[in-house]
Amino acid sequence: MENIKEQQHGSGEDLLLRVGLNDNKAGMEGLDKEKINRIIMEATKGSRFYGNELKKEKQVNQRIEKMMQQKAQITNQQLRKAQLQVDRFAMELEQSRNLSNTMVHVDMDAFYAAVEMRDNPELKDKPIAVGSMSMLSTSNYHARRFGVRAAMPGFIAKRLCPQLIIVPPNFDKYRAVSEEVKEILADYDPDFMAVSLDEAYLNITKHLVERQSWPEDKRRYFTKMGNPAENATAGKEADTLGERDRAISPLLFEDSPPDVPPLESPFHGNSEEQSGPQVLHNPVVFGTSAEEVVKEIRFRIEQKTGLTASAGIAPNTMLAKICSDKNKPNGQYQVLPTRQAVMNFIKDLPIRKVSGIGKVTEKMLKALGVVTCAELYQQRALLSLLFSETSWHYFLHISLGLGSTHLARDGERKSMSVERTFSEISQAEEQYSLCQELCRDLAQDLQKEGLKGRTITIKLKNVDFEVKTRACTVPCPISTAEEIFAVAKELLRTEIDADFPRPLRLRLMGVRVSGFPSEEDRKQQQRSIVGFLQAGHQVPPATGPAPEGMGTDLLPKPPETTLKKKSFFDKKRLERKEGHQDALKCDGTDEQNLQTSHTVQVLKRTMNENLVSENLPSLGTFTCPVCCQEQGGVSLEAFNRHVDTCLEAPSGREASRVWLGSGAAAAEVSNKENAHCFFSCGEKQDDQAPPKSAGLATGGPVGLSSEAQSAGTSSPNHSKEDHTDLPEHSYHNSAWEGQGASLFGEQECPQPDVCEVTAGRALVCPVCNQEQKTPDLTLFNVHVDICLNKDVIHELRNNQDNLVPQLKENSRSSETSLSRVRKTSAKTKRPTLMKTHSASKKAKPSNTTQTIDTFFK
DNA sequence: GCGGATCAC
DNA sequence: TATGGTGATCCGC
Repeated sequence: MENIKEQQHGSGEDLLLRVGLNDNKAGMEGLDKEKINRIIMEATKGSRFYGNELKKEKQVNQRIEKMMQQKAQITNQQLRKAQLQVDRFAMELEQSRNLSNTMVHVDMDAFYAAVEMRDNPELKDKPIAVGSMSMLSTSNYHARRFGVRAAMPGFIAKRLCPQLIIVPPNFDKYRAVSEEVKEILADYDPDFMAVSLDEAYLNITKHLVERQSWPEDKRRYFTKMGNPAENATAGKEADTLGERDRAISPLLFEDSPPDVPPLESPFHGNSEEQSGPQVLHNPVVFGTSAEEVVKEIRFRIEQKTGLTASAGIAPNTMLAKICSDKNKPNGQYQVLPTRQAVMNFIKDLPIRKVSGIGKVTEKMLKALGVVTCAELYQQRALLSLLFSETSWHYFLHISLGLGSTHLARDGERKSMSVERTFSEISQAEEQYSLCQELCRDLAQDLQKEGLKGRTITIKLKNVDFEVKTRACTVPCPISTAEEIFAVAKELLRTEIDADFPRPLRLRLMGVRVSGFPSEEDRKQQQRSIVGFLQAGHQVPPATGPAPEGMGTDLLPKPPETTLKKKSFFDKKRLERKEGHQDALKCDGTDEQNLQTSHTVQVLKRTMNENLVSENLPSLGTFTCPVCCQEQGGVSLEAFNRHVDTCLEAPSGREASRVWLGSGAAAAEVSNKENAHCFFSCGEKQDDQAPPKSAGLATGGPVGLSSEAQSAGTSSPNHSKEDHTDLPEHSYHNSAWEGQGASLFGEQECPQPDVCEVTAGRALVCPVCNQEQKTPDLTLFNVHVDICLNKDVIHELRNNQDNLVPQLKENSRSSETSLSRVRKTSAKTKRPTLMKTHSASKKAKPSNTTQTIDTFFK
């Protein structure tokens, strides 16, 4: 998407300074900067959003203050020493400078808005934006003159420009157009890298070489005249901007014309559109230089889609990206591949233009007197003392005009998440219900890509825009809605409990899954399973596929161990209370942990031994631990495939429900021990260890081209839809473990109630005795949870001394954990910077002592 | 591993 | 009335 860096409004002074970079020429339509800023401030001031912006700004200022204090303590000697070290590194970077690649950054102009204008002629010549009243993704250039920008709420935009037309986004359409563009790009670099729907990097080095020997025919294109109304809409709009004179042609651009525009042989050459009775006119031949290639690309894009693109050409991606912004819209710019050209280009460039330098970094550097890249270079020694190594290495790269010269293949995905903003929700029931909905959506997405992850993170934003995240890592990868919700619910509960009796006043909730097993992890897993089986272990019959009926088999008592020991989340809460996060992990108590480490070692040894035996004849008879059928005369691979299939099948999933640490689902499979060994994560081997479904990762790695979409809509959709797909066990899982267990004592889980619940009749809350209308067990459990909490608080208030001791402790631990959590705030010891670009090579020891102060001369 | 921040789009 | 959603990374614990 187009660079919106300067368009984002910050707060306070920033907000005023940052908005509206419009150079309004006298007499032109639009607003001047002052007016824009005044309107924005009027709409913003006093809002909760603004309050939070101010708060964040204060934090940044504190960070800067600390940095300045540090700076004041730096001695000249330290600085000299740093200078030598930094210059040594700079010298190495300089020596590795690579100018031999031609990188291109292509960026569609006002993409979403341009598509909408193309498809609806009525929108032409009008200020429009794509998005909603809450948030805009893009605006056209007409609207920008009023200060209407991406990432601006629609209602503010409307105040700036009452005529503004806000078009709801249409991502399917944008995706389709994007695909058309990508088809073109692939002709020049089959390995091009799409950054988003409207932005891509290409390495055209190879294409340029091949192109040198291409005949003209291969470089000849025709102007399509078929549907002139829709043609070049965006280009025309660009023309009206008056940024430069493009009167000659909306298609062929600024500077140099194509090499030779011969008019002969109109029947050879290329045409973007194969179908349709279009008349082809104006043959154009593009040259063989990089500039010509990029013109050709942009020409073809416009011919094919009716939309204009801007582009940058440079010896690396960092520069190419900056270049594409230079002559936007509908223009291009090249930095020639010489060191001198690069340094000239960089010299006066504001660092903020560089991808990776955001608002905060800009402000911090500005405090050190660094605004341009040349200044960044001048202060290199100081920066190396004030920032982390990653950061100053990054800075040094920038100030030398260095960047990536190859396009990294998309790596494996590291996380997947859903989040939603809504109007305030403060009722716990609603919050749980929403959480469940998010988990369902997320599970769907995960399963589409065959992913399972171990870490679940919830994100909460309250009505004051304060954001909190809470995470938990479980022993084995999970992916179903039930599994994820079971964890997320507990994380949410901890937060709700912590603030009790005040409600959490939420405006956003999100759920994320990360910690996907790597390729290596999966292989490891596979090996350990094979090894285990080859070691001759047998799996005794399990309960078999889950019955359909409502038999008591489906309602196992919580395993005794669950009640005897603290639940997983109780432990988590305890951790917070005691303030030592590291002591206890997701599995087990201290003693167990000690045992575990021993067990793991034993297990590892066993696995290694088994690995050796992998060469043994591998045909044999195995019993599938999921379906309990004997598989005779099969290879291990075939057997594993069978197990995979069983696990994927609904009944298999049922039988191997994940262990979430609470132990609540553990009783589901009667052959706990063996099942666990089979699916072992290599962490525990005792008989409390649960069965889990993640032992065999069947989903392959997914190379995704993450096409981030700027969502233009906020959907305040927190409807409580059906909640009918949760397993009966969630009853135990949520209501009775934890407080429930202590309420009713260890042995007496209220079985009668459970039976009543699961018999499909009325759900009667065992705490308040009220019949609950919800058909959903999890929601019912949530209700019981809340009732239990009310009970606790009520009793605390009225009858403190008569409380069951354990109960009192529970409620206290919640309180203390909260205050602890709350107190964790900004803890920046030393100004740091995060960067989103691949780290530089580490400095190797070097003997070079030469100085490089002449870089900018 | 967790939580807060920063950044890009 | 009203200030987004997704993914990644870094840093200090």
